[in-house]
Amino acid sequence: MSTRAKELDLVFGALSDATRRGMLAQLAGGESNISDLAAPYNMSQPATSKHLKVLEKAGLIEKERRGREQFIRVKVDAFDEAVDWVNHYTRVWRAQFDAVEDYLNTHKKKGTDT
Amino acid sequence: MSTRAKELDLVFGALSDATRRGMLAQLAGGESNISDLAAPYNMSQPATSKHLKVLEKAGLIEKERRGREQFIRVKVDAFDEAVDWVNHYTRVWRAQFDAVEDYLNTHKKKGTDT
DNA sequence: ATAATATATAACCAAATAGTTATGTATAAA
DNA sequence: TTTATACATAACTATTTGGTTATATATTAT
Repeated sequence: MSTRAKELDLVFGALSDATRRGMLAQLAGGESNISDLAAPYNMSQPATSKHLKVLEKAGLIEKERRGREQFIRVKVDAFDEAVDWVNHYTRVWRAQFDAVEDYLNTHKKKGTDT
Repeated sequence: MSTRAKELDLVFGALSDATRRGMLAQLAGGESNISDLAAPYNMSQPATSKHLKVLEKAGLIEKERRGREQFIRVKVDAFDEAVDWVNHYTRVWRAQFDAVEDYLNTHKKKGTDT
């Protein structure tokens, strides 16, 4: 499998969990340390670590240690490939759909559509 | 977990596998029966069925039986929520990032940036 | 009627995922 | 210097995932 495909696997996989999407959403307010990020979720501290590791492996976040804390930031550019993939194909699928519709409209026999 | 969250789980999860993305990509050429869809992949017929079931459960495709064949079409609208989620947050993260950069530029002390 | 085709389903297996508890380590606070 | 905080890591467990083979069912072709 291509490198690109593996990257997309990781990014979409990371986004397929509500807890991880929630953490990314929290980071809309800027960087956060791990404890604050974990606070809304009713799970153990190691579970949080694992989720962050999934996000990090997908390239979606980066950590920066400051003293005993780790600060987490979103790496926005890492979403580009996934966004491009979806945008590209939604455009193509819609175009295909429209073309089929046009064809059917052009070729429909009079009287068959009552 | 909310219905919306579960839907996003399923959509992103469905997209996290290269075989399934490949099948969706093939459908850019319009509907296809299952055998043709499966042809490029070196996997058993039941494995194909399972992948299609994942896509169907996520609402991304629909099947239509015609004789002994099943024709598969993409349901483009099912991508909307996922696209909206990513577009929304990438905008917000970028805005946040830019705001922080502006702040740092405004407040940097003269002579500290050499 | 018989055989071939297109697909679905069941039963099984290995690996990955998402969680846990227990423990270790570095930094900061008292 | 002892204690508390903020994490990471290891070891374990249950569930899900992605694959398999074997078998069943409906439709089409011979």
